[in-house]
Amino acid sequence: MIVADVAVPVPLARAFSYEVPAALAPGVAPGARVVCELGRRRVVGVVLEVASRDRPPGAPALKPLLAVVDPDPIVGAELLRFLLELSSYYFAPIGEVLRLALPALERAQVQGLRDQGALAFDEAPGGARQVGGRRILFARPTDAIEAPGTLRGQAASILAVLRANGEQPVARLVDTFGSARAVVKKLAGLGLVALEERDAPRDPFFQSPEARDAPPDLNAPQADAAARMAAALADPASSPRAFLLFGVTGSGKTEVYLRAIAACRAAGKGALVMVPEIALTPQLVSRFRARFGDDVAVLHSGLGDADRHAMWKRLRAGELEVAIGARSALFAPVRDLGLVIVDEEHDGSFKQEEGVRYHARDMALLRAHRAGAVCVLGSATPSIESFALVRKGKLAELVLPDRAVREASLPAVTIIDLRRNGAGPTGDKLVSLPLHRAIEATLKAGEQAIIFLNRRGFAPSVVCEDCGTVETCKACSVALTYHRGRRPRAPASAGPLLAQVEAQARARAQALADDAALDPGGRLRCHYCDFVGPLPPVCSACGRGSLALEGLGTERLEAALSEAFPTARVARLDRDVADGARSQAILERMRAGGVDILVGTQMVTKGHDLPNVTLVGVVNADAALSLPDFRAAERGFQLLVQVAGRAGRRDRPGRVLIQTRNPDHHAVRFAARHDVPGFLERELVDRREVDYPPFSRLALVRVDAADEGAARSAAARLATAARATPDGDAGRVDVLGPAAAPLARLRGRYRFRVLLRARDRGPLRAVVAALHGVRDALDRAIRVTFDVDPVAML
DNA sequence: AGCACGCCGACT
DNA sequence: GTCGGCGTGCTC
Repeated sequence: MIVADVAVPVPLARAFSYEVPAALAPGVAPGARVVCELGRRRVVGVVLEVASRDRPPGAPALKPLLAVVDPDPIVGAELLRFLLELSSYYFAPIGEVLRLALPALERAQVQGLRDQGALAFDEAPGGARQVGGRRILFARPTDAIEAPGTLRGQAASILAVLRANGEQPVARLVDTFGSARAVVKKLAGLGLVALEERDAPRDPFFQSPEARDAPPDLNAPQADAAARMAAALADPASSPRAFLLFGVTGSGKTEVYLRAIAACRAAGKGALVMVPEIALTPQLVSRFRARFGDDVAVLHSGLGDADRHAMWKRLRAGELEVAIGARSALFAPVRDLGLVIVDEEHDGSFKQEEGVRYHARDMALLRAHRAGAVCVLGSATPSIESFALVRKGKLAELVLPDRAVREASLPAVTIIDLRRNGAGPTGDKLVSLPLHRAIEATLKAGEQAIIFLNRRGFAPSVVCEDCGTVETCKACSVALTYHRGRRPRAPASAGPLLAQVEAQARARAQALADDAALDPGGRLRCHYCDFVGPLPPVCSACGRGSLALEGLGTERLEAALSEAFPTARVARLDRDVADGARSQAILERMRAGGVDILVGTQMVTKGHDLPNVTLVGVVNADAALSLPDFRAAERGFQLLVQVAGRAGRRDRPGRVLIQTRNPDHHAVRFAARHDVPGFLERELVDRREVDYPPFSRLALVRVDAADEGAARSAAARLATAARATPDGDAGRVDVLGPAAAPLARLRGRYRFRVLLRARDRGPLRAVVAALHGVRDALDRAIRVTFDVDPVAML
C-alpha cells in the first residue's frame, strides 16, 4: 500500500499517515498540498513523505487522501527540509510551521476542489485560509438628505463620518463600528450612501516605474567585501560561506548587497533578502528595482493573499529570482537559493514572539547553510551573537569602516549628566539647559533636530498626591499612561504667516496649560493590553487625593517644545500618531523641511536619510538601560548608536546629546565614542561572567493562567520536573526559577517562568522535550509556551 | 486547534 | 421534561 505522511494544521508534533489512492498517486509527492479527512473535518495538509508500506495486521485502516490541491508540489525539497528542521529546532508542530510558511489557497483552487464533486467545500477547510481576488467595497455619501430624526446610533455616526471625510472603504468603517457592514447596507437602501466595489489599489511598491541605475563605483572596503562574496558565490565548495558585514550607517552596505545579488544571479541562482519590518519602505525597494527591474518579489504585510500567492508561484517557478521582505520572507520559495542576506541583523523584529517563536536571522543562517548558499548578516551594530560567531570562526567579518560619502563624519557626542544638569527654561528636568541651548542653536542655523524619547503618551504614570498610589491597569501589572484627548487644531486663519504661527503657538501653550489642570478629555491607557479609560477625578485607591501627572512622554515633550520654541514646527512620530504609511509620510515631511523638531520613539531611528538633521537629543538613555533583561545594555547601546547615526550627513557635522543619570554605563560610554567593537568586547566579558548567551544557550518556559495559584503551581511543577530530568539533575542544565515574570500580570493572566540554561544544546533540548510531556498533563486553562533562544525576557 | 461526546442548570 | 454550559479526549 502506498502511504503518505501528511502534516496537518493542528498543534501536534506528529504527521498523520494516509492511504494514497491510485488515482491520486501521480500528484502525491513530498511538498504537495492534499485534502484529507481529520477527525470529522476536511483539512489541507502537506505531504512530507511517500512510501510503500505494509500495514501490520490488525492495525486500524488508514483513511485515504481525498484530493491533491496543486498540479505540482507547492513546497520544494530544499524548503521542505528546512521547515522540518525549523520545526524540530523550536519544538513547533510541523503543521503550524507549514501554515506559517505557505500562502493561502486561492479561491479558484477551492472552487476547483469543490468542482471535483466529492468534496463539500462549503468554506475554507480548517487551517487553510482561502482567498479571492482583492476587491474593496467603498461607501460614498450621496447628496440625498435623510428626514430629520430618522437615524440613530451607529447609522447616524457612520453617515457623519462619511460626510466629514468623504468615501471610505467599508472595511475601515468596520474597524471603528463593528456592525458597519450591515449599517452601510441599510443606508444604501435608504439612498443615503452609494456602494461601489473596486479593485484593490496597486501594490505600493510598484506604483511608479523605476529608472534603471548604473552601479556606482565602490570604495576599497566595499569592493573587497563584494569580491569576497562573489568568490564564495562562484565556488560552492569554497569557504567561508557566511559573512558578517559590519558597516556604520551610510557606509554603503546596500550597494554591497546589490553586488552580491548580481553575482548570485550571474551564477544562475536566486537570492533572498530580509530586512526589519520598518525598513521595508518604497525607498529601499526602489533601489532594488532600479538595479534589477521588476524581477523582484516584494513580500510585505500589505500584500493581498492573491498577490502573495502569485509571488509565491512566480518565485517557485524561477520566474522571479530575488525575494525581499521582512521576517516571514525567510520562507520565500526562492529557486536554487544561492544567497541569503539579513540586513540590520541585530534588529529585534526578526524574532517572532507569537505562535512559532523562531528567529529569522538564526534560521537564515541555517537555511543558507543547508542549501549550500552564501549568507550575509549586515549591521552597524552587530548582535553579540553574531560577534561571537565571528570569534568562533563561523562568520567571516567584512568591515566597511567609513561613511561612503567621504566628507561625512561621525557626529560629536556629548553626555549630559542629568544628576548635575538642571532643567532648562521649559522647567522640565528632562529638557536640560544644554539640550535646550542645542535645540535653540540648531533652529537658528535653520537645521533640524530629532529628539528621541522612548515613552509614548503624555505622562507615563499618574500618581495620587495624597497616598502616593500609582494608577495601574486592572488586567496588567503596569502603570497606566496618561494620553491627552484629541484637541481642536488652531483655526487656520488666512492672516500673515507670522500671525498664524503665533496663533498656533498660543493654542499649543493653552493646550499645555489645560493639561497641567488635568484636562478631562484625556485618557488613561495601558500600553500592554490597550485598555483605555477616563482619568478618574480622584485617586481610585484612597478616593481622596487629587491625581498628578508624573514623568515625560512624547506627547508632553512635543507640547513643551512647541511652547518653548513657538516659531518652530514640531512634529511627533510614535505609534499613536502613525502606522507604517503615516510614519513614512511624517518622515517625508521632515525630509522636505516641513518640520524643525521631530519628537519620537524608536520609530525615528529607522527610515530614509534626513540630511538636514544636525542635532539628535536622547532625552533619557536610562529608560532602555534599566530594563530587567540581560540584553538591556546591548539593546540600549544599539539604540543609542542608531539614533546618533541620524545626526549629520553630507557636509554638515552633526551633534548628539545623550542625557543620562548613568554617564559611566558602558553602553553610554562606548556609544559616545562610536566604538562598536569596544562595546561588544566589553559586553562579552559581562556575559561570560553571568554565563548568559553567547556563552550559554537558553530556553524560556512561560506559564500563564487566569488563576494565579494555578499558574504558580504549574510553573513549580515544570521546574521540579526539569530538575528531576537526568540532564537537570546532573547539572548540565541550570533550572532558574520558577519566578514571576517581570510583567507579573498581563491581560488578566498571571505569568510565571522557568529559565533553562545550558552550555550545550543537546541536554537543553532533552529537558525541553521532557517538559512537553509535563505540559500535556496540565490543565488546559494553563498555557505553557516554550521559547528556544528567547530574546524578549519580559 | 477543532470538534466531538458527556454530564449538570434554567427555560418552553 | 429539553437546550446548552464548557470539561476532557482524540484526530491517521
